[in-house]
Amino acid sequence: MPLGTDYARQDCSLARSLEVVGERWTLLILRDAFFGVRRFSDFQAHLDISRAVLSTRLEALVADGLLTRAGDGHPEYALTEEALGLWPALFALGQWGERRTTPGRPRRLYRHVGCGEMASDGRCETCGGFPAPADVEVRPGPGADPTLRDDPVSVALREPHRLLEPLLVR
Amino acid sequence: MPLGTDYARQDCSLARSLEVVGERWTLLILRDAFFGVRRFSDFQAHLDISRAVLSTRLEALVADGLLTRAGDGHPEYALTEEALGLWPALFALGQWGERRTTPGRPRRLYRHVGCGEMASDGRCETCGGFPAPADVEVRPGPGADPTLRDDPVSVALREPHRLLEPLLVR
DNA sequence: CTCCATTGGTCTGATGATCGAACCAGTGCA
DNA sequence: TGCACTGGTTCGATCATCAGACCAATGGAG
Repeated sequence: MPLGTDYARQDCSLARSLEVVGERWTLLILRDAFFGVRRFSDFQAHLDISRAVLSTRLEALVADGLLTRAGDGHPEYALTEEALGLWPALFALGQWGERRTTPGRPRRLYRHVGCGEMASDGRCETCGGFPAPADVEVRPGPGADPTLRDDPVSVALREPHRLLEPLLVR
Repeated sequence: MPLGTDYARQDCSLARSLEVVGERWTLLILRDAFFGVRRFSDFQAHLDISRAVLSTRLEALVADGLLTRAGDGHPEYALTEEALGLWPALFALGQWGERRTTPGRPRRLYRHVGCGEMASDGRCETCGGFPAPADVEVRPGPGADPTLRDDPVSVALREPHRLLEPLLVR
């Protein structure tokens, strides 16, 4: 167990979650994975994270069963079924941040593909259900700031696209 | 801005959230606050956190508008309206941890007061709505391990009680 | 009013985590 | 055969966290 993440002796499922995803950068890595990022250099370019830490985090996520590492040469990291279950939590935390920082001007908008827009509680406004991540499309919203980053990964992420679909950079 | 929490240049609401609640211990402090913990020594007893870090975190949470600090002598920390909006995210993350570690044997069970049990997506199974934290009652579930901790705060938290209601320790 | 335990902290030195930068081996295209 | 790129690892410096000592203010008992 990584040293900074030990919440032993807490009889609490939240502590159990945080031992896996509570370290600095981990949730942002997973968010990027939902958005389609799969390669080491793409994570690195988009997150401005030190390579050493990224390497450690990816290794831990694979060991914890949240990511798979495929390909001998230049590996691709993809979310496991178990990691997909994190989507509601990730979405809720993101929506809280939207409401807090730029209320009324979301940075990103989410759509239930072939159905309707998603409300900030994660429900599709048309069908009322909770779309699985694979059925969700992201696109920039009115609060997006395209001047903030211009690395190729950020540019690619600004194209409307489905979650989980591997990102085509450049 | 605290040094370890700077995710500047991320045009992402999740990063904005994590700058506020992403540091070690912060989410556990907020969870305890939802459970009714209000006093410095109670947080400390329940979390086994160093006083210095607890002090820093509480101060930051007050500065960020998630907690209020009331009382001159022995202060009480209470969640603000803004912090209440974190409940869905906190709940979702906790439920993910439940499913991951002890599927089928949840550590805690949640009830919509006067209505019905809550499902793991946060909906009340009877009325179908999302109860606000003030209308939720917590109690230990079949996966709870009462031998893990026996400090007075943990004992008090094992009594069924509503969220947000100030905890009576001893 | 005087003790004195409790509360809510602060301070300190040791240890652990993160950082940017340098380095390096394997891949893959020209 | 070269050479750029990818996916790392290693390094020293800096920052965060830890346990434990310390301390001032509160508040109840006598």
